[in-house]
Amino acid sequence: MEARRKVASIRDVAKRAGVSISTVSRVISKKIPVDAKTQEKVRDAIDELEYRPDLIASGLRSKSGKSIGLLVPRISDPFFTALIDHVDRCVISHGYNLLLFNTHSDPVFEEQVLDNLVRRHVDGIIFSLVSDESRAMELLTEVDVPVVMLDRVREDTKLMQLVLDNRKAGEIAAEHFLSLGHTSIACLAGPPKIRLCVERQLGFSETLKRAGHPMDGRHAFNGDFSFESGLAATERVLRAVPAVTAVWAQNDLMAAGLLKGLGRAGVKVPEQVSIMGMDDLLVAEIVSPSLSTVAQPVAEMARRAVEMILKTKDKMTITRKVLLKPRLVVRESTAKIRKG
Amino acid sequence: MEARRKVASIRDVAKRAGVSISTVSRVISKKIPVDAKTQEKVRDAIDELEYRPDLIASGLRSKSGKSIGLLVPRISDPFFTALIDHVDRCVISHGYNLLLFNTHSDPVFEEQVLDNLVRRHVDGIIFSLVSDESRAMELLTEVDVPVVMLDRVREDTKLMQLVLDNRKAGEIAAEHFLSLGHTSIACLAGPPKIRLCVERQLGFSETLKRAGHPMDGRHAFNGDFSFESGLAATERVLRAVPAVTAVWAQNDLMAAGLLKGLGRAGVKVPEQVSIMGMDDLLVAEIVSPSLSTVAQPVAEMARRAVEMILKTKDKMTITRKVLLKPRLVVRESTAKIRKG
DNA sequence: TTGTAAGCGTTATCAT
DNA sequence: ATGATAACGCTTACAA
Repeated sequence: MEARRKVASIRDVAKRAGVSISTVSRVISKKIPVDAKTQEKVRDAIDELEYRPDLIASGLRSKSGKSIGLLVPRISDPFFTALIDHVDRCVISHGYNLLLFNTHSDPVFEEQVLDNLVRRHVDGIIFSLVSDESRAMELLTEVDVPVVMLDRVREDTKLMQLVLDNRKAGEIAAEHFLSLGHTSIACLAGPPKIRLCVERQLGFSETLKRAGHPMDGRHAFNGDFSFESGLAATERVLRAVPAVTAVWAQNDLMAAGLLKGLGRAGVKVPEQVSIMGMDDLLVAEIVSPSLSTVAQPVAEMARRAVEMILKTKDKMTITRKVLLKPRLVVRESTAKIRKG
Repeated sequence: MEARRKVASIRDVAKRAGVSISTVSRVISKKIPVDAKTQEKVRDAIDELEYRPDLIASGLRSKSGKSIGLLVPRISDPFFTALIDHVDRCVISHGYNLLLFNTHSDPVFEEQVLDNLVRRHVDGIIFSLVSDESRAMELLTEVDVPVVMLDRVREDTKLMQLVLDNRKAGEIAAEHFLSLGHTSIACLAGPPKIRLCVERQLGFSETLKRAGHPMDGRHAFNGDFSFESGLAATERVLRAVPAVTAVWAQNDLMAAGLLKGLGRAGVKVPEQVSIMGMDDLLVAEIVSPSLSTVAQPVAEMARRAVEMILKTKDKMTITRKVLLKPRLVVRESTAKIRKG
């Protein structure tokens, strides 16, 4: 039962080292020169007392808690999981900490969380909107914190934006199918409330139309980006097969659901139907057949988001909007169409 | 270009409402009775000024920032992803915030992060050790913060522990195979540096031995819990087949890798080899055939961890150690052995 | 280079 | 029930 001695404060260190507290502060922050001998005395005192600066107190005074907040609609969505992982890496490598929040796709909660972050004086906020109807950004335009909207954004704002060229993603998917000879093609889109789904859809359908193979309106399906919704869509997709020979799901998880459903129904992929996903996450490699997909540069997305925050903070440059490019990844789930 | 008026402080509210700052504080905290009329005045002032209490300042004085820290070795490991998701839910529902950290399986980094958390005055720490060699807990025993060690723990500590009965998990897997008539059985374990892998292994092999079908030492493989390591293990597993008719992987991700590898090699699961995983995460349902597995109660784990933290803080009870039970989930990847 | 002292925006402790 | 005032532990002018 050892005594739990009270943790040392900067005052204790100053006393022990025989200097003032400001000197101790200077030694720690390294911003202002301090005599070598004095430094040594202070460091010794710090070691002896096992002193660790209180980050809350420091944050109160300096108005920077060295932390960045990240908000995502659903932690368990593999795209956001990957994003979290990468953002975490970057944030840490710059000496900041990550505050993670799940908005659970709830606009009300989203606002609460943002409010909370602001009141915690985070040095920056990176977030993906719940839906196009979110008014969350309005809370943020009046606040003096760098904010980067990511992935799911709204155009009508002054906040910084970092988005994929979703229209291009649709084009890439369509072109891949066309190049394989498919002409009757369906799409399993995400919730139309989320603007990027519409963008992807448009890029996809317009490319098909230009090629002379417009989508049949009956072959536009909807899911909610979950595995289950992909699985549930199988039934509708089956009614369209074999007229339809190719389906693009707007994320890998739904594509995986579709794959599973088709497998159960005894439909061969890619022999009878070609399936394509989007995101290029681990799940695309795990399933059998592995998924051809449209890759998003998640790592780059994360890196740039953090950089945008930090640059704004240091009043370097302020980037308004960055558009990232998707990329085609061909695996096993797509193949040349077979007649008959 | 609208003026960005300085955010209101508690002082401004007090002045506007014509009361003292302590009264404002009382109205907000609701801990101490305040006259109804006064309350109204204060609330009005708060609304008019759009006042929001500064959480940092409040935290400094009260020594509670209303946040809980969570440390995991790898965010992108689906088990930890699920854990994060559930812990987040619980933490939020109790009015706390989540600080998430990835230790990247690095003991040095692990210590830094823990130190950081303590200095941020988090109200509790939930964490899973990097390895049995971590000395991280030593930093924490001297500190006055509730700590729950989860999943990967060390016994030699006074910190609270919340673990699965990993031995039992091994037994369950072995019994399932035995009940299907398998007698030559292999195991793809996680890193032996992580104690729970050894526990699982022991429960598994001892059960087989008791049944008169001891494991052949050559049939104990190792991976690192990643999909890739499962895939990489295929080669070694193939050399053991067809003598070996069943393999238990110590997590679903490695099992998925194995499934993928065997599929490529043209080996049928479960017709030629039965495969079993552990965790029971989404990945077990996504792959084909879907994985029979030993389920961990992740949600319960998360809930209890948060409860243990909160109860300790409120000086209610202090639970030393909680042991959770694994559960068998049968899907498609295991089947009765076929002679010939 | 170093010390003194004034905050940062709360909550907690006394009085009243 | 309310108010004045002292912390909380640090950073940061401003002096010396």
